[in-house]
Amino acid sequence: MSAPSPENATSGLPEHRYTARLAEQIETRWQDRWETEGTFEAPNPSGPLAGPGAAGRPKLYVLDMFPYPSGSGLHVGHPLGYIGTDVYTRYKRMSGFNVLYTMGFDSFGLPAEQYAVQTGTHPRTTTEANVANMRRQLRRLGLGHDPRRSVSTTYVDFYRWTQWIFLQIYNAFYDAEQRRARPITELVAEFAAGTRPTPDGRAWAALSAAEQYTVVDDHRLAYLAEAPVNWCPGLGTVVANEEVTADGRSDRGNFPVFRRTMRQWMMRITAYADRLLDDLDLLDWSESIKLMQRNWIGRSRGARVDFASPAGPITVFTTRPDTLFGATFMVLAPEHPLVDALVPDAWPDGTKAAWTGGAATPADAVRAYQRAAAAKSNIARQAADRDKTGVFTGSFATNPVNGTPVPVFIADYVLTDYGTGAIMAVPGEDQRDWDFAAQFDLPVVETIARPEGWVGEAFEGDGVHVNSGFLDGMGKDEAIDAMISRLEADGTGTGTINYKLRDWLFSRQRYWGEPFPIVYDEDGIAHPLPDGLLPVELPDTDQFSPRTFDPDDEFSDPESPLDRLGDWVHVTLDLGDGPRRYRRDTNVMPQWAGSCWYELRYLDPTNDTAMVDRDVERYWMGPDPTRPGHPGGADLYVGGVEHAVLHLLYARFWHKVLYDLGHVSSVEPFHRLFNQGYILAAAYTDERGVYVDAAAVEERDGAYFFEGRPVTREYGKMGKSLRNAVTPDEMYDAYGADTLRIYEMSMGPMDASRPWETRAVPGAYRLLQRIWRNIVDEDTGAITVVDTSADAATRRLLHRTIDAVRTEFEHLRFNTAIARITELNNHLTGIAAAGGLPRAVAEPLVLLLAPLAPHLAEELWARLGHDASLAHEAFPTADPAELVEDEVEVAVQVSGKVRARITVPADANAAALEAAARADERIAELLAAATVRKVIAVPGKLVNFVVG
RNA sequence: GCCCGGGUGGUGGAAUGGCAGACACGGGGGACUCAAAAUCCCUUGCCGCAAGGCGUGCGGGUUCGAGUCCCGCCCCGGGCACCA
Repeated sequence: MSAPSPENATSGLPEHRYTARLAEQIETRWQDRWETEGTFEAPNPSGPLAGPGAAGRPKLYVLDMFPYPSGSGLHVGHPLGYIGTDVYTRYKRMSGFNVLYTMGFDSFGLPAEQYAVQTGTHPRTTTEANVANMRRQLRRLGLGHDPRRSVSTTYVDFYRWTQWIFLQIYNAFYDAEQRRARPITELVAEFAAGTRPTPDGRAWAALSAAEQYTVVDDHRLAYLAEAPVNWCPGLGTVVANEEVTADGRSDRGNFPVFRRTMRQWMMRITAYADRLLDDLDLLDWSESIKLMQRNWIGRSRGARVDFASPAGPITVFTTRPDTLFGATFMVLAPEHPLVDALVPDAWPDGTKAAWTGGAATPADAVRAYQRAAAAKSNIARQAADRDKTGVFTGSFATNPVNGTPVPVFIADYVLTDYGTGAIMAVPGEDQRDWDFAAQFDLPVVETIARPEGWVGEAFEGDGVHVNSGFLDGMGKDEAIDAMISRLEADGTGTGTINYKLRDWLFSRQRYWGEPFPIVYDEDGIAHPLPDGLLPVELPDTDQFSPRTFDPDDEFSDPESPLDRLGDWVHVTLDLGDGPRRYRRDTNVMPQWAGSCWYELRYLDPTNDTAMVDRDVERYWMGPDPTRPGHPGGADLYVGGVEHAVLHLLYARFWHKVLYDLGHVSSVEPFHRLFNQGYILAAAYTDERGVYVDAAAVEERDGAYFFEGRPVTREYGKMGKSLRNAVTPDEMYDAYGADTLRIYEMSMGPMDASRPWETRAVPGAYRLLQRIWRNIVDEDTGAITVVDTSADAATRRLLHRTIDAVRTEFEHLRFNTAIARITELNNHLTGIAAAGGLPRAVAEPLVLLLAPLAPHLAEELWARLGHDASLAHEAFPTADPAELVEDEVEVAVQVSGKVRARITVPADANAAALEAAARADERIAELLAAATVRKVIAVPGKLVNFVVG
């Protein structure tokens, strides 16, 4: 048992008071013991991590979102979700579940690389130090992780499998008919056997090797393509859309960003758009997150329509084929491939001056406009409420339903990578087209009758069709169907479905990421490396920066750090046709890669023959056969809403590919998702608007001062930039980890954001001190429990509390669970002071507390005479007999206002209730002076006399 | 602009259509102490001496009864945003 706290001995406090120092001793001692005894190791059903206890009890897989090991360490906002999952898993473990709960690190990524560029410190050094620090901070918090399962994406034995999965995706194609991915070898076999026609109808054998290669490549789920990217010469890399600011500059460094096409790795996530959308219905996620994913995928039904033109048919996508009679012009994205072919030598006669952009020839006008568009980022181009710009190509196309010639423009309000990159413009029924038409003096044909009193411009609603030939008189939906039928009959269009979701740009020209397991031969043909040549280890270097360029040099080309490592890049390999020279792919994968599958590696982290053993995966994540339609996946996934779209969509996509290829049994990776709130904190700005150290701000009479000068308060996410971070280390030092845990859990419901208030932490501290004091003598350290039985009222309160706490834990409502435990303990304080707590009350109290404040609970449990950890002790169960109340207090209302409270037998019926209410002196008085029109008596609730 | 959340004491929050404000922070008062800290007790939505009245963003409605359900506003937070 513990020695008296040395601090207590010199401070005049009772020697065995629960102070921060004593808490620290207790906490670190139990953390050591949990680790030594392997308390939280969860057995697998088979394999190296097998152990007794996997069979014969239910399993539970609880997951926190994969953290990035930040250099500045944790602040108290980070562990909010971790504490929640720890409480929940401890509760479920005590309820008999085999619980898998661990944490690894998403440790590739930009900050360590940027730090390396600035200081020359290898990212591995920085990353490992950060991981070590984060492990220390988390261990000190007492999280019940299985330490054997902690992984890190930067470890070779992890990213070996990231590369392996990449190859699975690369070597697969999407069979649209079967709606699933299949091995690419099966595609080749079908082409060869003639059961699947080649794109141009020739026999497979008639195609050259290069042609075969191209055909196959066009089907791969991971493929190289010329893709529009955000090229940032100042940083030497392409950046993601979300890394570009609204004014078209890089988030980091504030360099210009250019739109251009480059050869990049892409993931064909669009092939899975339907399943990613439809399977949302199988998931226990909040509707708001599902909605965000639905909007992101953006499925819309419409038609593709061909317009004949001098450059051949131009295909447009429209959701409103019913308005085709109102299509008075066409607009192509500036980058559309047919633009060059459309441009004639001279402006046609009668071309309006406004259409030419002031240029002498169409070619000049188009080229100038294309150049201007390229200089704008996607974001800047899409800034709404901008005036419409564009130029006439000089050509006309033909409206297929009425043969009318329509001028073809290019304009940047049409996006290259949505639909077909070309639109039919219907100014009468589309406001954007109306705006363009107004700008360029183009005709407007109204094809839907305006409602009475309509004063707007374009009318985008439903109504009766006019000026629309065979559609006249029809409503919108009917007309859409009729038009699609007509187009399909005429061979000028087809009904189709389109998505906002784009294929995923998967390569980065950086250093600190997973290398691609791809090499190129002398002809530039890509070859996947066989499994035997994995891993492709990230080579060492001291040059971490990509080559950077003049920030304004739009036409420079990226050169990644790996490009410079000639010895690594150029290799001789035998890929089956003898040793040959190859050049390695020098891109690295984006940070998302590791987090797309880490939840699978937790299951079987030491497996060196498979990413995860199939039986092990089926045990932890397989569909529940007792629940029809259950997709499998982790039982609970907790994390911030900021990953609502990208991470959660990418991970679902990878998981589905692995499912299709037979590597996992679950259809979805995360069955239940819970979004925790953030911890906010007050931040203060001085008169210049500069943030000052929030810890040094003083409050006087509702105003705030920093070094004597007034400052302004605001609230924001805790962090370095607002200078308002509070670290768990500070809290461990001042109160101990259990207090921090209780405080964070008591602040409010898990899914709500709430402001941190350091001065409120002692409330949690005092609760733990009072519980301690109710069981331990502060002067002697001896246990004060007695073996007498508890009085009836205490027993009832205890069992009501057990019942309530169980319910609250099940629903992740830890704040109200703590309130109930507090109420119980407040009641027990008098009993403890008057002669000691009955053991029959003290022990359940300790077990109730155990998930929330595990160290303190373990210590009390041990002092109460138990040798084993309580981590696997049965959680208390309420005795139904103790939950039955003899008497209840009900309110008596007169016309809805509470005028009295009466105590009646719990089983009193309505008549008895009314009689008891009428017997109340005050009520009798009030009723004597009025006429009772109606009596509502709800047994157990209230009586309401309606008087009038 | 469109789509989601959410507005309850000085503060964080609690309330299957049935006693609004559990629990905690902060405040006030008291006990103990030479004093302070710690601890314990009482008190604390607002107005009012009291009786009582008023109170869940605002305005209406349904109901015996509304924080909770319905309609219309206002404000705050988030997502998407020229997606044809």
